[in-house]
Amino acid sequence: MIDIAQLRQEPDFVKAQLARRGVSASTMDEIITLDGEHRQRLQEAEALRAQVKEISRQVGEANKAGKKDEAEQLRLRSRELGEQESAASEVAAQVNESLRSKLLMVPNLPDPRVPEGKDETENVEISQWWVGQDSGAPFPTFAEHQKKPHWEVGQELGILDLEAGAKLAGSMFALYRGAGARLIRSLGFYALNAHLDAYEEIRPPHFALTETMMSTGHLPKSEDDMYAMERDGLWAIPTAEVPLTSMHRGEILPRENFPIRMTAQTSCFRRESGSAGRDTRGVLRLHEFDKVELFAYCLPEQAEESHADILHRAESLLQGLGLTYRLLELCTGDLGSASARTVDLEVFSPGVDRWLEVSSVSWFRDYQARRANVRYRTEDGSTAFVHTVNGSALAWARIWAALVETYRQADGSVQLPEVLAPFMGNQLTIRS
RNA sequence: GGAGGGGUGACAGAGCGGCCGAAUGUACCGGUCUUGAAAACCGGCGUGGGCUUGCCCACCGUGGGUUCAAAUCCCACCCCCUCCGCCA
Repeated sequence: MIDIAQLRQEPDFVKAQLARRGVSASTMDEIITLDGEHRQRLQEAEALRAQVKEISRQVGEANKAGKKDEAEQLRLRSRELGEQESAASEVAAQVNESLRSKLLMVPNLPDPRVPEGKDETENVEISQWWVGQDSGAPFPTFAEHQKKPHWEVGQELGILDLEAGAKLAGSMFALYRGAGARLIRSLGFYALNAHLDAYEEIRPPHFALTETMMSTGHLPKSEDDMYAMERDGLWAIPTAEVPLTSMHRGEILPRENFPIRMTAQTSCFRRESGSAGRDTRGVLRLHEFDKVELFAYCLPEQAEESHADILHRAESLLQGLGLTYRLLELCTGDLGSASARTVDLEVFSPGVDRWLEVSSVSWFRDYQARRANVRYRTEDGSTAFVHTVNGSALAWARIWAALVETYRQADGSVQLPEVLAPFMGNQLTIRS
């Protein structure tokens, strides 16, 4: 949530920043008007309530002094005011409700570094990496045998059974088997191990309360993309970001605790309602996939470093796997609504001949912390909202696809990179 | 799922219709004392909101209700503990 106090103090600045991401000035004006009305109504209601309280106190005193008549008279007066008060409160609550629902839909202010752009086609490439790049090797060329899409490689080798996935749960659900299943398990193990020097491993619930989903900004805005279990009032998490961001919801944490860094691998559930028909083959877009997430609560002055650390770790994993990738600075049109700045990592996968998004490393400033009410104690003893940063490291289904495509050999087998040897039981060759 | 007990400030723990936003203790911060520290003593010490910055309002698990007045009474729900049942 944006800071309403900032909106009051510098409405033009806030409007200008939000205009960059397509929020109209009139939307913000509506909010400003509602805020003014809310405060006015609140004052009216509170003034009445103060009177009720004062008279009630006098009723008590009169009763104590045995002044029955006076007490009775005051009682009636207070009752009357009380009725006015509840009417006024009702109005204030209604105004507050519409203010709040509008405010929850307002996206975060983009960082100045975020480039202008209408959609993902206007993201700005920051860098590329490939094996041998630092010793002058050119961008890799891929052989014919690497140009088979992973769903074909997977079927050939018997390590991916999409028909079985569809049979069990419908389209866009994958079933990995044999070495394919072991591979995806190994990837999670590989990543979690790599982060344990600085990140506490968490195994959170995969379901979350509505309140939890609100904190990250997934609700109410993206409701259609979430799986709901209405009967129990629960939502399936679309990313570990959701539970991790709410771990300390409503708490005030001591300054010296920061940064608080956590990592978790979870299944991620997404309805993909807006992308029906896209990427229907293979494992590039699934309703359920595994992902390791890196997350930090930090002080504002630590945010830059925390963001860089997550980015660096995601890159290290990709370099360890020997995959070709690039970094993109997301433009205003592609930035997630809660984010102030996001850098995406995309892996090049030769079989599908595409760059695949495998991580988004985002800095939310205090937008999520304000929703989740996570604060720290400042040096002068007051409180302030923390910053949150997070990023995937990494999304395994797409990595799985990139690996089997990139490392497919001329004889049709797949030769996995060395770093996975400890997790694959030294079985780095997958053949049918 | 059944029976019983309980959710109050950082923590422990009183209060069970009327100066209670809340006793007391611990912790914490400041001061006195001390060569220094400890102890002792004195003072301070929740969060959020509104505006006429001094005041007002809200918050005692959550949401309703009763009342002139609710932390306190009533109802529903949630969570925790103990026992029983069931289960991986």
